[in-house]
Amino acid sequence: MIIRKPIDLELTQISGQTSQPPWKQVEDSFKQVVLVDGKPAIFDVKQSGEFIDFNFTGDVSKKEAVSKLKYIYDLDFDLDKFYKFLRNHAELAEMSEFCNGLRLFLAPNPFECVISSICSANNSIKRWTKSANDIKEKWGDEYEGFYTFPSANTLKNVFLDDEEEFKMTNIDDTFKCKNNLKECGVGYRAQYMRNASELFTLEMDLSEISKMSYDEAFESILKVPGVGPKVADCILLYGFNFKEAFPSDVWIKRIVSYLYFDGKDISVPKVREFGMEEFGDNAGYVQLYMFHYARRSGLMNKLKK
DNA sequence: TCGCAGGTAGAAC
DNA sequence: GTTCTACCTGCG
Repeated sequence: MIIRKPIDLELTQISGQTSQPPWKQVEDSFKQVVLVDGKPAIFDVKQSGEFIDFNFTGDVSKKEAVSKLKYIYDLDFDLDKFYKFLRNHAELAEMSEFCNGLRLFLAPNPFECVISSICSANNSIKRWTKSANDIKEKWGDEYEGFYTFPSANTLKNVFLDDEEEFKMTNIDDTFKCKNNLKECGVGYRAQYMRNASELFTLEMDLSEISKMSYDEAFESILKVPGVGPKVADCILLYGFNFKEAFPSDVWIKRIVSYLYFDGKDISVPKVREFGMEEFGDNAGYVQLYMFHYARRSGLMNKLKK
């Protein structure tokens, strides 16, 4: 069925948002298993003109599936209105032309977003997405070749590395120890991931985060191991749909200082404050567009020092 | 080969 | 509060 909301599906998929790795590309479709009311459905989306052609299989209601799809691709966000907003800001005016149809790619499962975002820190998009997929294949549930993301309860109990696995099992050689986090290429983030998972099973209830104000949610999520200000904002934006978040990293800092401060070097925390003040409820989208505008327009190469 | 990749934690000013 | 540094690991 066609969902009549404009989107550039491929751009949205490959944009490296830390909600989850891109869905599996099969011919001209992107596919993934999605839990709808706790029941698995295989979602299949492809570009049809400027819209999405959506199909799914599974024992779930059409209404619920469509609602889930709309959430994941943020289809009810009014892009035209946002583009007017961009055009009304001289510094941002040409961004919509470079990123037309780019939307948020929201995590249907916030916990997956937390772990993916922790994994993305000081890492490349390519590597963190591979790690996230490895984690799903090792400990998630399989449906028709697709994998769900494991629960916090599962991840808190997995082995950190081959040494630990060797000690705790009766496997006779560390080379054969593959069932551990470092095997997924997450490096030193393994400890953060496991500690974070434990936190969610003991002290922190992720479902509470969405009920909080942005400021409260930010302070709470900062307590998670491996989560600093940038990752916190990614989690709030991509995992909980707090559109006022402005995840600020080295690139956003370079772009903002180029566009707004005549190239003068300003600190990342100041950039975050500036973005939130300046863009309000559009901050998250502006951040997303800034990054991809810089990528696609060549600005990124220019700013590379 | 060596530094970077959409930063964070911990310690020192 | 702000600044400095070590850090897994695959890729160019």
